[in-house]
Amino acid sequence: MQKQETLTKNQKIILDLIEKSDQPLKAYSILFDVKKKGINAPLQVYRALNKLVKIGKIHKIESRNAFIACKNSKCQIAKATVFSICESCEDVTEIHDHKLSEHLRDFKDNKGMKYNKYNLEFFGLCKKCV
Amino acid sequence: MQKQETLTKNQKIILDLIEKSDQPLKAYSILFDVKKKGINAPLQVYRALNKLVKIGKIHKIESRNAFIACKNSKCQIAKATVFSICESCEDVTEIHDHKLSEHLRDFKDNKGMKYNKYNLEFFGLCKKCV
DNA sequence: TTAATTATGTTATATTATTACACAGCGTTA
DNA sequence: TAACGCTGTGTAATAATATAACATAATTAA
Repeated sequence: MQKQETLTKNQKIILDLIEKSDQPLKAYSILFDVKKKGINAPLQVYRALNKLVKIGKIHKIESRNAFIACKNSKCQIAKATVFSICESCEDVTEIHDHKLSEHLRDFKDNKGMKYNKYNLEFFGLCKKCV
Repeated sequence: MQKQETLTKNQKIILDLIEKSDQPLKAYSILFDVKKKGINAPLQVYRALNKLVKIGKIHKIESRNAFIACKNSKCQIAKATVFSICESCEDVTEIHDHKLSEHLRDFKDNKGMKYNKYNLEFFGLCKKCV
């Protein structure tokens, strides 16, 4: 049984904001939005973001430097993320594909490296933008 | 037959430097190193990097904001990259695994999105660091 | 040989992220 | 209960990453 994390005030404020958006948010846009709630400095935002990433509540879209909520309630997948990104409208969707996950989880390279995490980003054009 | 790109002076200088390193280099460390060759400004470095990424001579390691040379002479894989990253020593290796590439190339999500590119980063501990 | 495209050099600035310091709250444990 | 470790807070300063805007030159295509 995984310990249920209790979030602090700052962490809750920032998680709420990210969960309300279905698209990734950037750190400084988050900062702008939470100033009215008393969060004034970048570091306060980054600290909360780092924690939320760590516990799997949000994911970082590395190629965009932005953060999106994890829709998977179980959050075991914090360490195994797959996203699709539209290069035109920048729409980002988290992908859960059992077969793909299995394939990635089971992947072994020829160097004997032990993987505990991966991040996969697919790029293309979404239906609307084709 | 793919057109063989002719690189400009700046592009060559920067590609040379990156190819001499077997590990990813960061933009400002590149800038520092090429100052003696007359490249003085970040933008000159970023412009060359962007071009080299575009033509597949180098890849960006998104989670590290760093650039590594593509070892694959054919460079068709600029748009389909897989890396392993050691979270302890930060060693980065490009992975070419036929089965994995096939799987990723053929991946279809359930939203009808057309992918033309992907980037996969595996994280863990390399043999030395385990 | 004009026009379009791509690259250059430079200055300034925007964006993303961390260091450093002082201190507060909480649970453990001795 | 006092000392300790751990995690979080608030603030200021600054580091690291990346792009905008402008003028100009070189290269390629029509």
